[in-house]
Amino acid sequence: MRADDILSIGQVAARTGLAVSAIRYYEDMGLITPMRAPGGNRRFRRADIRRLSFVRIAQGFGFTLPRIAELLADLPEARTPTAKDWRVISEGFKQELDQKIATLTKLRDDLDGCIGCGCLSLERCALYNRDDRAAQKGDGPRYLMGDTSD
Amino acid sequence: MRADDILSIGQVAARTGLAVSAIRYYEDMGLITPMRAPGGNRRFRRADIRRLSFVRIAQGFGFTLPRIAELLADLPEARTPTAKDWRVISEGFKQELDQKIATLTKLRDDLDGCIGCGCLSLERCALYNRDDRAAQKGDGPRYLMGDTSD
DNA sequence: CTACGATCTCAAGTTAACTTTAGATCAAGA
DNA sequence: TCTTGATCTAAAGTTAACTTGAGATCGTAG
Repeated sequence: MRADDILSIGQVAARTGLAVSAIRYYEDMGLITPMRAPGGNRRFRRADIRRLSFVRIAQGFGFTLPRIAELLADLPEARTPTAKDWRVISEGFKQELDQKIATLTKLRDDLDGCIGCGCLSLERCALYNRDDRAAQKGDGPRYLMGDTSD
Repeated sequence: MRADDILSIGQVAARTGLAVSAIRYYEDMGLITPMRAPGGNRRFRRADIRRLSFVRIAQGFGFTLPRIAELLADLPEARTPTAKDWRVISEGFKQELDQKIATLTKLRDDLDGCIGCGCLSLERCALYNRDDRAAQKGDGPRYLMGDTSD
């Protein structure tokens, strides 16, 4: 696979694990803009495959296609962004990621804590059920999912 | 708000930020099983609110409702699980979370790297576009999204 | 040149996750 | 009791993200 590879939609599908129909749909949604062969068939550059990979990952974390399109659209293409542009533009996305990582890590750690505390049940656990007085007879960690107060 | 609070669906909606219709839908999907007042109105315990919070978070990370139902159903209720049961049951979920955290953290860090490298464009960046020889004239970090090879 | 699988477009169908609507009942204050 | 807002059920509608289907064209091995 060389740097100047240009791929057909079927090859891109095989490589990314996406369905051919999904790739065409993403084009309709403006996520990618593949080139066209003289006959009309789509031709994909590496950049397109990168974008598609990005789409898959972002999607797996609950980002919508319009939101992903925004993220991808804010990047290069029209005018060349300055370093400052880049920083400003990506800051929002980075913050969203940081936020999600924080929430998820918290959830994961809480789960670890619950497994470790030996209480045997999420429902009965002081950790899961902070304010249940019966459960608070035991001790151990006391937190879950930040404090959105439920 | 005391530990024995029992809430109406509207109060739960206000507290969780979910729509009333969504809460009813979640009940239909088996995610929660609120009690009923003599007249038929739903009555929610703290445990229900906890479950709903869990649903929101898991959903934000792309888990489907059936999958979330599995996670919630595997927990207490029928028979009392042993510590070992608990560990085995939650192991799968924990691994999914770890996996997601790893992927997302990588993505975030890659983005950091790209912002920091001064190349000004994701498309042109050696980081984003690893195998593009033109871009590799510059130096800096070289990676993105693990190596799923696109 | 001829197959024949890969693609193309456009339109309609599908699925998950809800929301909306309609008409009836509940619940709590005046 | 009366009234008024909150809930109830059941069914139909909505939206996002695709998939499927129909019929035509592309493109490459023979």
